[in-house]
Amino acid sequence: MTVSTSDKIKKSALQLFAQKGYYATSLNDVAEMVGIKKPSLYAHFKNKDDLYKTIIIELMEVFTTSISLSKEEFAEHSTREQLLLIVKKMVDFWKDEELGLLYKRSMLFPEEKFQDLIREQFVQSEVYTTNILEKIFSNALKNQQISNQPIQPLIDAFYCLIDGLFVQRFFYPLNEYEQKVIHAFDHYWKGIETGGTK
Amino acid sequence: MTVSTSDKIKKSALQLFAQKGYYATSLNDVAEMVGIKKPSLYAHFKNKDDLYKTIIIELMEVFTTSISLSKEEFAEHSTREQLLLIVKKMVDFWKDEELGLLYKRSMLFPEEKFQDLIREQFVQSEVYTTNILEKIFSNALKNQQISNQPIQPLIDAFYCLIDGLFVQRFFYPLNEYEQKVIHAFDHYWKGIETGGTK
DNA sequence: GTCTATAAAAGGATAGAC
DNA sequence: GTCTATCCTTTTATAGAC
Repeated sequence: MTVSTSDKIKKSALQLFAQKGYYATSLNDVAEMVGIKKPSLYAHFKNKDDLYKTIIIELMEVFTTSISLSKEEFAEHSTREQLLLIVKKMVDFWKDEELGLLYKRSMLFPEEKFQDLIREQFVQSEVYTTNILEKIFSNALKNQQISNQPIQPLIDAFYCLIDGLFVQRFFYPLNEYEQKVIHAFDHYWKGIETGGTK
Repeated sequence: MTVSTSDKIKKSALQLFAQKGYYATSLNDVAEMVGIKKPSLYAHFKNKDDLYKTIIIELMEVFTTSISLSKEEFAEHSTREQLLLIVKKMVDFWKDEELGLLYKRSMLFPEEKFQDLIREQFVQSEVYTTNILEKIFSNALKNQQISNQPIQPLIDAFYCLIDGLFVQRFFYPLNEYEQKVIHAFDHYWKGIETGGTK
């Protein structure tokens, strides 16, 4: 099965944009990595912006599908396990040196001219995630897996946990990082249990 | 009291580097913001790299002094309050649209050619912070303000809290953000209390 | 210290042959 | 689709007058 040049370009560009950023990546870099000359790129993409936008949109699609829980994963796991599963799926995504890195970079420091596009993509993905969390917590309350308490603070704290782990992936080598994830999630779960009866 | 041109340059450049990043900021932008012509910059800085490095180093000094606790702040507050104080000092720093933004940008996505410099600055600052935290927690244990438990997980979870808030400052307007900080810190503190007797 | 003028290099983009 | 050649613009940086 052969890979189209267009796909090769996207793959190379993704890697470079992730590692160096939009402005530090030249089309020459991209072409060189693919093994073609710069003008050939224009047979596949209208211009640099077009290439970047295409990559960002595909990236967000991959992210959203990556963190979804299947029906079985819902049914067969406790509340704690469901939450841990989501954390792990996100962490796995960020562990990807290319996808995860570009995701982080574009979410946190969108280039001025792509801000609208990226903001739009982000809001979509957050709505999606919040729905999942609300479902998990309201189920947990109904089944008395967690004590009676408002769920908004739990969601807020969950996002804070996620965002913290998101940043820490930068600073620690993978093996240390796995440990941090466990510590932080355990601590988060303790905070939920403290709400009342476990 | 007059402000030197050199200081004006640093201030303008700081703002632009923070908002747009190193490569997206041209020396023309900087000069224009200061109100001089581009070649005049070279009377004050060797080149663009030199300007950037100077700014980064000064930035880290400001950060470290900004988050320090005074002797009084140590003596007069409970463990919970000491931790909350540190959180608030850091959050205040990140709330600064210029200093905080450049701090975040350079820590998370250092430009390739400044990676060593930035890494070095970061490690220094982390050592400093970890010392403070160890002091707080070991004091808390000694005075039985918190139950007997290993402190490393508490420090890990604290950094995760901090890093999470660090990211969230991007996504939420200030008034919402203040609320997130409270929720997240309360949740963190609950996790400590769960360790045993409060 | 600040300016004008200019060099030197790099980047995005197009024309046109194959 | 890919190439060479070329254009246009921007950017960093220096020379030299004031």
